[in-house]
This record gives sequence, C-alpha cells and structure tokens, in this order.
Amino acid sequence: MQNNKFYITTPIYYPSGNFHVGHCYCTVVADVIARYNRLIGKDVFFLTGTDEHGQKIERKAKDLNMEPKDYVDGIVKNSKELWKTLDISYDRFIRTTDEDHKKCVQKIFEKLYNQGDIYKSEYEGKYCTPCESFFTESQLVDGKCPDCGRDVEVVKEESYFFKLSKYQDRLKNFFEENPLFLEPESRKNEMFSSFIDKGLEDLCVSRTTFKWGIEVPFDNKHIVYVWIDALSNYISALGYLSEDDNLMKKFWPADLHLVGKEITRFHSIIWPALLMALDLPLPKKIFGHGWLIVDGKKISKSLGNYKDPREYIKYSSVDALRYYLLKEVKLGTDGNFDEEMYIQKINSDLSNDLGNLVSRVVAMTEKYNNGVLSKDAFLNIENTESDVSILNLIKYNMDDYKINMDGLRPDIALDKVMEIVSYSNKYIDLNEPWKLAKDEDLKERLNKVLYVLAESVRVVSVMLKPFMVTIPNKIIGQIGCSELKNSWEDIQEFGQIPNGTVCKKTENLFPRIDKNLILKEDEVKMEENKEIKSIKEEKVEEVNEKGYITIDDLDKVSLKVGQIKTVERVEKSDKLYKLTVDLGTETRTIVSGIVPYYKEEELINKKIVVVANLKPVKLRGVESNGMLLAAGDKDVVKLLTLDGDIANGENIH
RNA sequence: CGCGGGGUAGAGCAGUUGGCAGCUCGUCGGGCUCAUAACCCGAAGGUCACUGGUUCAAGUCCAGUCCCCGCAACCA
Repeated sequence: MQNNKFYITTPIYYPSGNFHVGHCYCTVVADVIARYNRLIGKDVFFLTGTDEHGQKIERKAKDLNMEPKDYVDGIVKNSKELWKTLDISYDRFIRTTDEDHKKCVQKIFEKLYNQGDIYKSEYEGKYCTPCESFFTESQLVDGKCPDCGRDVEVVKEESYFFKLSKYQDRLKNFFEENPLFLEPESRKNEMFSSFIDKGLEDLCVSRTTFKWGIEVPFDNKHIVYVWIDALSNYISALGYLSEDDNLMKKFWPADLHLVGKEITRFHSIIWPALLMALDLPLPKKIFGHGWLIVDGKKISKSLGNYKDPREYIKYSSVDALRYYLLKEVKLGTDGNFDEEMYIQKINSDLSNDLGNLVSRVVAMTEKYNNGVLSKDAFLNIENTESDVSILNLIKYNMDDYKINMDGLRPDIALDKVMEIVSYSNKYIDLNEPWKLAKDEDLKERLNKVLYVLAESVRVVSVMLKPFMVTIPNKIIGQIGCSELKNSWEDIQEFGQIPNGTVCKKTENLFPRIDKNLILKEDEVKMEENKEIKSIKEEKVEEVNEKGYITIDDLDKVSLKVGQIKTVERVEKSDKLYKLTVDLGTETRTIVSGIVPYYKEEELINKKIVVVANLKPVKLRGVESNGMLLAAGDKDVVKLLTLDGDIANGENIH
C-alpha cells in the first residue's frame, strides 16, 4: 500500500511517579527512528503519551488529598518538559483522559459487546493493586504478587470478558506467517512457550473495584479495564471511530510499536487479538527493547548514585546524551549507563573525532584559502587513491547506514557514520594539506582536498540529524551550507557544495569534558553515601542473633517531639526537603525525602517525632541533624504525629 | 524448578546463515603540527566460563555444570 508513511509509537507511560532514565531511553530511541524516517522522506506520525487511569492512580491521588486528574496533570506537565529538554519530536501526546480517547474506547467496547466478542460473567481472583493485575494461584510467589512481592487481595466481581481464546489459532498462524512481527527473536520464543502454546484464557476487561477510568457505556457500574483503555490509544489517537478518521486511514496500521520488554506480552497477544476482533489490520512490528542499567552493580541503589538525565545534559549536551544512548546500547538488549564511560565516549567520539575534524577542516580552509571551498578544484583535479577510498567509503557506508536504520540497529548505523569521520581524519594525514599549502603549484590539489573534506563533513551531518538535534545544523553552518537542502536525497551524490561557498569557524562544537572534575564531584557524593551506609551497618550489628534489642538499646535512641518551622526544597533533588524543626531547647536542620508525599504548606507547624541523636549526615550537600519518623511504602508515606498537644522537645518513651 | 539477561584482550562490548577471533577505550612505541593536549601509524595483550556431544570445521548448533547480574531507579 502506501509505502511512504511511517507510524511509530512509544508505550503510554503510567504516571505513578515522575519519569526516569528508562522512559527517556525508550522515547529517545523512538524519536531517533521517527526523525530518521522523516529524513528519508516519509510522512511520519510519532505518538507518545500517558496511561492515566486505574486504581493505583486513584489511591495515590487520594493519599495526597488530590483529585486524580490534578495529580496526573502534574506528572504530565513534568514529562512534557522532560521531552522538550530531550527534543522529542512527537506529533501527539495522547492522554487516556483525553475526551476523544474516552469516546473511542467506549465505542470500541460497545462494538465488541454488540458483536459478541465481549460478554458478561463473574471473576474471582487474587488481585495485586499496585500492579493492577490478577493472578492465578499458581502464579503467586509465597502467596504474594509475583511482580512486586506485596500482598494480594481476593477480589470477586461481576465483569465483562473479552473472548481472547477465540483468537488463539489466528494469532498462532499470524505469528508463523509473519516472522518479523515480533522482535527480537528471543521475545517471540518467550511468548510462544509461556502463553500461546499453553492456551489463552478469556480476558477480564472491566472492573467495579474503582471509579477512576472510562465507564462502560451501557453499564456505568463498570469501568473499562486497562487492556482496552490503554492499548486502544494507538488507534484512538488517529481518530478511529470518530467523525474525522483521516489520520486513521492514512497511518494505520502502525509500522512500529516500540515497547519495553516487560510489556511485550500485552502488545503481541492481547493487542493483535483486539485488532482482529475490530477487523483492523495488525501493526507491522512490535519491538521489545531492553532496559537501561545505571552503573551496573546493585550497590548503585544503596549508594544512591542515581542522577536525573538532566544532570548529564548539564555538563554535556542533549545531543551527546542522545548519541550515547543510541550508540552504546544495542536495541533489544539491556544497556549499561556508566558515567565514566559516558564522558569518555563523548570525549573521544564527539570531541576528539567529530568536533575536532570539523575544527581542522574549517580552520585549514580559512587559513589556506580564505575559507573558500572550490568545487572547480574538486571536479578538475583527478582522483588520487585516497580520494577514491574516501568516496567509496562514503557511498558504501551510506547504504549500510540505511540498511541498519531500517533494520533497527541504530548502533551499527552510527558506527558507519563514525567510520566516515575516522577516515576523514586519516584522509587529512594522508594528504598533509599543510605541505600542499607551501607549494603554489599544488594549490588546486589542496583545494580539492579541502572540498572533499567539507562535503564529507556535510554528509556526516545529515546522517547525524536523526540522532542529534542542534549539532548537525551548526556543523553545516560552519561549512557555509545552511542554504542547501541537506536532505537524505541531497547527499546521495557527492559534491553538492556550490563553488565558492565560504566556511567560517565559530564555536567549539563539543568542548572536552574534564572527567576528573565531574567524577570528583561524584566522589564527594560517594563519600557522603558511604557515611550513610556505615551508619546502617552499625545499626545492624547492634541487633543480636534473635533479633531482640534490650531496653538499653532502645534508650540509645533519643526520640523527641518536634515542630516543623520552615520548609524549603533542597536544590538539585526531587525528594528532599530541608526542614527546620523546633526541639524546644534548640532548632535543628533536618533533611527529609518526603517531597512526593507532602506539600510544603502541609508540613508547616506539624508536630512530629524526631530521632534526635542520629549521627549528622550530609544529603545533597545539606547537613541533616536527625530524622523524622514515618511509615509507609514507596507509594504512600505518612509522618508520625502526636495525638494531642505536647511541648516541643519532650522525650518520647 | 518465578521471569529475564549475561560470562570473548586490562576495561566496556560486537560477532548475522557454523569457515583464519574483532571494535572502542586504556597501555607501550613511533609519526605529524591543520586542529579541541587533539589527529595518523605500529605493537603488546585471548584456553571465547567449564564439561561432553554433532561436524571436515564450533565463540556460534545440542546436552549438562558452574558463576555473575537485573526484575527499575534520590529510604533517613
């Protein structure tokens, strides 16, 4: 059919907290693929968004004393800012709370019900609220949720079911006939052995246990459950079943659903079955990408050496981060994000090789020929061996680049680009322009070399456009080619820079990053964290074998009543408040990680319980002298407060 | 028997259908002076975790063993 459109999606993320490097990775990859397809001339629609309904969000908002919508609005705002920072070029950010999406979901539900693919029955099962999943008895681990290890509840409810079982054979056939539907291969094997071959059960697609969601249109006791609500975003975003379904006609089926490996199952079984029921064509490809491991080892977690993606950008650049993510992580496998590696890689690839290449080319052109590029020289002077080599390499690598981009191996595609960069550096040394410059007779030869280099740099820039957002245009600007189209088409034939184009050296594209400086900062933080760890260890030793402590042990802990006097956020941290607490005889500074759970105004004047004799520790550079007592898990945290009025500084016993 | 990933040069990794073990960084030696202390050339460095099997041929395929890691991200 139309081969000239490209529809790509990321998953819609669950906004139960702010987004992290993992979300960024997936979205950046999708963005690069989207930009690449635009570059080669396709009409691209790039969709991302958020999956905002469900019990977990409902509860979380309630705990925070917020309306669910207000809560998700906050997260969405933050994520849109993040995508802006990372230059994500999405065409639509869909939210499952969008009106058109809701309508679409209701129509889909109704349609499936009317045609008998959805029926009403009763469901009883063990349910894990945080994971929003039912589990069979055999799936449970020690009677707890196999995903998160928390307790499950027995839930029995009247529900609507989707006849997933009906599509089992069609799915199986489809997989066999479309070997490229699900990649990488390993995921496909998993789907087959774990699910399809075992037989599919009908799927519960409604809930009555919570309200925060889309109502079933003909039975408002029921809320449409995540499967139909979330998965159908891929078509609701295109106006499926609405008055204006032009986008649907144009872009469906999706060319690529990029998803995390943990949700591959939903996309490769449930989603296709739903589409079959709706009599829609299936997406061309589901790709389950790997996860990002930050600094590998598990110590990273307890050492707290995690950084917001924006921190890496601060001392490097968005382009550098995007480059690294795509270059160093093979799509589909887990990737390591190690800060030292990161700095080393961008210094060597981007500063030393690419940035420096541009710098030498432009500087020499300015120095030896007043910045003027001579196409005449390029055409008039016969090719030497090195010319032939570089021209062939560029041609050859451009083909490989395309093959690998189409084949979802951006890491290899980047290799091909960097090979051109590398060879260009070598080409300079082979030709020694500084020697040519000394001999007036070799002027034309010199100009040819400079021209070849400039054009090579331009080709590289165009190939980098999907990966980097600002640098390619800056490079093109330095070689005076901003007026050219600089499209994929435009670099197919070497030698498009017009005669007489003038180069101008401006800024340093990729200043080298002082690794020692950055890592020294980290070391300071590590030291702080070590202190924290040693405190932990001390505590552990104090507990005897039976796990009892004596009253003397308890007396070691000085608990006091405190009242919060001032609250401010700690710079460069997402979770930490700097509090000053009145302990009667003194006022303490205490740093506490409760930003997600309490607003500043909620804390002021609150009477709380303080561990008064905790060894001081620096957190994000602020010294904390004590600790607030609180209860809860990572989703909900409540401070311990007093049942009545007691003077500040009173002992608790 | 939860699910999944992995063990290849000092480090980080690639190795497509079996066909002479590769890449980047680092190290050592040399070259160059256009450039961002950069660039270019050369060298050292490997029992491809282990065992067995299939094969003319195994890092790659099969069976088993051992080991590491993740299950997801600022606890005070």
